Amino acid sequence: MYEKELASAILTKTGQEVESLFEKPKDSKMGDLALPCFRLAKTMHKAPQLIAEELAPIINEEAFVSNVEVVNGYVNIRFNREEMAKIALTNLNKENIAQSNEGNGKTITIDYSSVNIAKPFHIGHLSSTVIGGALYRIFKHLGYNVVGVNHLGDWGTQFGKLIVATKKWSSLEEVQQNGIVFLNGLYVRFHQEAKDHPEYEDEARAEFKKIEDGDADAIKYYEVFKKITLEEVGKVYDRLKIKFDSYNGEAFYNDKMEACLDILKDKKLLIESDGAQIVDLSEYGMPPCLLVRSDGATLYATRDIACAYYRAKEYDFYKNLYVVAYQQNLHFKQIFKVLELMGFAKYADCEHIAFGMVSLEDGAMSTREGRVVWLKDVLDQAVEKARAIINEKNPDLEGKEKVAESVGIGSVVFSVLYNQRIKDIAFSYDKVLNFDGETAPYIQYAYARCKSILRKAVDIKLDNIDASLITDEESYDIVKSILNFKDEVQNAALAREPYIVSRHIMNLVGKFNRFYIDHRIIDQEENIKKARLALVSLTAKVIKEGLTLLGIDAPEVM
RNA sequence: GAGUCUGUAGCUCAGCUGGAUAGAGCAACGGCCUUCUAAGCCGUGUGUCGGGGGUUCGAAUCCCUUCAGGCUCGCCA
Repeated sequence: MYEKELASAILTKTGQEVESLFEKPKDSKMGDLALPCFRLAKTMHKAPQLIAEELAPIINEEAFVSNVEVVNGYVNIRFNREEMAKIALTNLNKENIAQSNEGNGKTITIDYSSVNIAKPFHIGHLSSTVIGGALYRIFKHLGYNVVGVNHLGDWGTQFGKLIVATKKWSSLEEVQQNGIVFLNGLYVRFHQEAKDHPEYEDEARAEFKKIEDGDADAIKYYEVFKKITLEEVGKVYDRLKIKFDSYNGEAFYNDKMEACLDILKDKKLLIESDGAQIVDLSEYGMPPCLLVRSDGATLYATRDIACAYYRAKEYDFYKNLYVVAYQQNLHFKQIFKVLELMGFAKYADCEHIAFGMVSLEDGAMSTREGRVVWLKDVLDQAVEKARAIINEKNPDLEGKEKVAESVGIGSVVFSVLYNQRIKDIAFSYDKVLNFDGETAPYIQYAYARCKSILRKAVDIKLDNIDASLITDEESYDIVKSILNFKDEVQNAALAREPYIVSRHIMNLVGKFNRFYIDHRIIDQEENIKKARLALVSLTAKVIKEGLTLLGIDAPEVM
């Protein structure tokens, strides 16, 4: 905060361009902001300490600076706490603190979650879903027009396998009755039995061919599989507060690939190799991008290229983001390069938002082998744990069930959004079900505390607040955190990293808890009470806004 | 083999567009509930920032190299 103002003050007074020194504001241990003078010293051929001594008085003149200190070539700047508190207090009547219109209505498409039809939600799907959901809300908060796309995996030979399995060992009626986990069981069984009966694979291919050819019976199976999947998965999305604006999946692009292939042919980019059609990318240090199989079938990459064209035309996107695991790094590098070669104008606005893998503690997951952890089970267990804690600590709590749901699910979601996307996750129930320390319940608990205090003082009007009463260490720490919130949300958007928001709220909550322990609030003299209540109110506001961006509930009580 | 990502405390991770004494949480041990919610707060840390070079007044951060692990590398998605 205020780095730019300081830089321009220095510039006007000395003609020294120092803005670059403020690009990365550092919390100083000896003040609020540290200005290192080493780089400046170099360009001016002077000792850092001397530069610092020259700059100090200029900085000190600024109204929002309370004092400066020169140590070892640094100017340590202390801001005027009352001034800062006043600025923070102006947020009291705002609906949201970090909301802005910097996006100016520009459209961002985000491709996330992208579940496969006929496969239940397992924890491997959680990252894309939750990271995508958070980015969706963050961009929306910043004034972008966001289009969330669930690029359904609704095409491919797995449908043939499912039809074969259903016909052999079950029936469409039974599948409809028992739902998706049952259906997945059939899928697993197919892979087991196909080991001894390789002919099943041929039958599966034949069944899928029927779907492609529009065979009514095969389509009936296909539609049922799709319907029960979306129903089941929709329940999970509701619990996770995830929404989509489009469910255009792979099947949607079936009739849109030909045009792209024509462009490639026109540009002489598509060449034949071993019977397949490829785009040679050796010039760019990449293996070729295969677009048409030797049997004439199209591939994943073909669909993704058609998809980029479609999104550009349909949405005129400013950015087109794909929240997909890092296993597909090369795939996206390839298709973005092919798009560029094709002359697709917005190739540079397509971005792969990669994230790490989820594995089990004893190795990788495998849907085919049935080695999976279903997301529903994880959510249920987390909610159950929350319920147990409530029954133990606050058995008379009203709306227990709803609070348990918020806390349990919030905890699972937060565990994904607390670290950088790229980190792998070794799933463990112990970790996800830990509600102490850096977790969602820790934040939610602080929020409930804030609300509890505010409820006890509903009759107090928060106006004419004396900002000088919230300048003690603990209060001022909170003030700074509130003032930085907006920047951090912007940083999160820029880096496409929700964890930046998570960490910031976590940080604020730590400060609030210290404040709460050290200072009494409602049994204080009127003016102190008002000032502290205002601070509590602002803290609650930031926590709520932050959690909302992450897709986590903030219960009023717990 | 090539490309790419990751490597920071016992564990999980921040810090990485170079800056002062490298920080949290978990686990462990010890304190704090007659006052606003103890899902909380306070205290206790001998860390080769994987190793080695280099650039720099200054490197966890940048460059090179090396080691370990993950992922990917034409007819799956």
